[in-house]
Amino acid sequence: MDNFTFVDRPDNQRLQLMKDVYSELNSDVVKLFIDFQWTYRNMQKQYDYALDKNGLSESRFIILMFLYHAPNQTLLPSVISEKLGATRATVSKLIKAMEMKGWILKSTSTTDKRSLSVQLTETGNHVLENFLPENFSIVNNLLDSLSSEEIQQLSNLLKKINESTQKYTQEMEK
Amino acid sequence: MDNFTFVDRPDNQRLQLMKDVYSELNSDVVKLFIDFQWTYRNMQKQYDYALDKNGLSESRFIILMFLYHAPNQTLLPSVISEKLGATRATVSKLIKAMEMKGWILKSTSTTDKRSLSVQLTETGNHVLENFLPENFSIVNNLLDSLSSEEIQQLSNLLKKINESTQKYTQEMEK
DNA sequence: TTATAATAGTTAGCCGGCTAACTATTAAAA
DNA sequence: TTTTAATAGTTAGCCGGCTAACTATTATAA
Repeated sequence: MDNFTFVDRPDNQRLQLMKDVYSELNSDVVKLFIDFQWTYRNMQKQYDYALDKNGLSESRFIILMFLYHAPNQTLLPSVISEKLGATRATVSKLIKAMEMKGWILKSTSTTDKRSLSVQLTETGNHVLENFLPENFSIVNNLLDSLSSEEIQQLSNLLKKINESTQKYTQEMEK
Repeated sequence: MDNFTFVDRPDNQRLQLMKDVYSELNSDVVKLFIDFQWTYRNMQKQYDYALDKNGLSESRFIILMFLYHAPNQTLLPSVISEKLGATRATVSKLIKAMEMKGWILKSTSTTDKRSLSVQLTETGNHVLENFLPENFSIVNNLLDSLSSEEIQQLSNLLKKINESTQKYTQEMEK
C-alpha cells in the first residue's frame, strides 16, 4: 500500500513566495496537510515493513481477520470486497494469491453455482495468530509518544477532519 | 496513490474480544491507529480525485512543482528521484509519461553523456498554474473544520507521532 | 416459457510503487 | 594506461489498486 514520501517538502519561505501569487493559499493549512501526509506515510511504511516480514500485506492481513471472525471462518468474495472497500477484481487477485500460499480454500457453492466459498485454513490461522501479537506491539510503538489525553485529543481532531472531508465529498457529488 | 479504505473496521466490542486473548492489545491505541488511517485515506481519496480530474497524480504534480521552482526550470532525473523520495525506476516511468503529454522536455547533457536534462515546457507550466488555485482551495476545504488553535494542536501531535515512528524505525535498523 | 436483467466472479490491461539486472559513461586505482 | 568502481538512466517483472469487458448462472418480466 505504499506510497512514496516526498522528501523535499516546501518550507515556510517557499510557501510565502507562492502566497504572493496565490492569495487564497493558507500557509498553515497547506503545511498541516503536508505534515499529515508525511506522518501517515512514515508510519505506514514501518507498518507495511512489519507486515512484509511476515509475508503479509495490509489487505491480506485484513482479509485473514475478516475470515477469522466469520461464521465457520468462511466468506464470499463479494462480502470480502464490500468489507474491505476494494473492488471484486482486486479481491479476486488477492484471494488467488492467498490460495496459492495455502492460507485459504476456495470451493464453489452447491446452491448457487455463481458463488464461491472462501474458508480460512489451519495454515492461514497460524500465519494470523503468529502476527497478531507483533501487530499490537508495533501499533503501540508507533504511537508510543502520545499520552492518553493526547490520544483523546487526536481522536477528536481526526473526527473533525472526517467531517470536513465528508462535507467536501458531498458537495463534489452534487 | 490510492489505497482502499477498509470499511468493516473493528468496533470496541470486537477489540475487547481480541484483548481477552491478546493482553498486550491497547484498544484505544489500536482504534486511534485505524482512525488515523481511515481519516488520511478518505482525505487523500478526495485529493487524488481532484488531481485526476486535471490529468494529474500527486507525484506528477510534485514533479511539476519541483521543476517550476528549479533554476532554468530544469532538473536531473536523479535529483527528482531524491527530492520525491521515490526510486529512479519510478521516476523514469513518470518522466516518460510526462514527456508523452508534452509537459517536459528531455535532452542529454553534452558534458556528461550519462546525464539527462528534464525541463518544464510551456504546456507543463500551464497545467500546473491551472491546477494550483484549485489545489489550495481543496486543501482548505478538506481541513475546513479546524480552528487555528486546532491546527496548532494537530501539528504538535503529528510531530510527536513522527518522533515515536522515528524511534521505532531506528530500533528496527539496529 | 422464454427473453431480459441482475448478480458472482474472472480476466485483460493501465497505473505507480518496488527490486534486480542491464547498458553506457565517467572516475578512480593499480 | 589500463582495469576496476561508481554513477546515470532504463527495462523487465512483481504487487495491489483500478475500470471495463467478459462468462456463467440465477431471477424477473413479458
